[in-house]
Amino acid sequence: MTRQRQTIYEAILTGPAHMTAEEIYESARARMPGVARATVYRNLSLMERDGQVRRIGVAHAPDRYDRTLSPHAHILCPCCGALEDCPMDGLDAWIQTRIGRLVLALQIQAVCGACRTERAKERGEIET
Amino acid sequence: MTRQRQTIYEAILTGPAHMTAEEIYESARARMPGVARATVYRNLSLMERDGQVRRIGVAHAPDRYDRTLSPHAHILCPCCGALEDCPMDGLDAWIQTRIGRLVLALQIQAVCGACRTERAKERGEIET
DNA sequence: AATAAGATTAAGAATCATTCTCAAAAGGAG
DNA sequence: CTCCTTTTGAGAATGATTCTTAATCTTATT
Repeated sequence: MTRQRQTIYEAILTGPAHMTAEEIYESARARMPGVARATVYRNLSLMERDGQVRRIGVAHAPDRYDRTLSPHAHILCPCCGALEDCPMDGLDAWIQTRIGRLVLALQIQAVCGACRTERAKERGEIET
Repeated sequence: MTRQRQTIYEAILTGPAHMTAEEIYESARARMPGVARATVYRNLSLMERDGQVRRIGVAHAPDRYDRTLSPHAHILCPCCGALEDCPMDGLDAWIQTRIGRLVLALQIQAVCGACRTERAKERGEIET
């Protein structure tokens, strides 16, 4: 456990949920100026391999890192990219019996509340 | 409807399901040498906007294009990247009532049969 | 504490899918 | 046919991530 890896992990624990590598890099650099971006990426990969964090792959956007290890789904807003957790509540088990395979991850695309409001405003359906 | 757009659409209709832009480009070039890669990307975007095809964003891999427009989920194998369709069977409706939002897409990560067999072989659990 | 072997780092180059740029070509209306 | 708009082709630009390499830090062994 090197000093930089410790710093990186602290950044993840104390920062907001679902940080990007770049955000983690910024936060780590604030605590330890001189850390290299590559070091952050390398350690994030190692931490994922060791089950310390979970990597959430997002198409057309940087990956996000999740410190919550218990199984849960993710809801991704296609408008703004907001990512939020969603309890499985047996959803994974239900899908597993349907497809006959273990569900490793589940990503749902749905417009978030903020973007839905924003869209309604643009259409003039709501007074700003 | 330009000649290249027609060619690109034909490539999608006659080729395998879930082609990547590069695969579509290759197929289109076989039918019409000289098409530019950028033209393929540009037209794929337009075709998505017009609801002619559906773009499936995949993290750490090129996007795939789906000619099947009826709603269905996708199962992605994290080992080999294989992508297959999965009927919704009310899964979307169930999630919608849970989260209170319209489900636009659903991506399930699960190891495919081929990779599962491969892994068992590597562990010596099956004779090759 | 000295040293050798191995792991890890910092910095920047390389990669790869995709988008952007822009001059040239094509298409369409009259 | 001619003007005007749209689309094309070719390659440069982008952006997240990985790779490369020499230098630095650890650690075990003495």
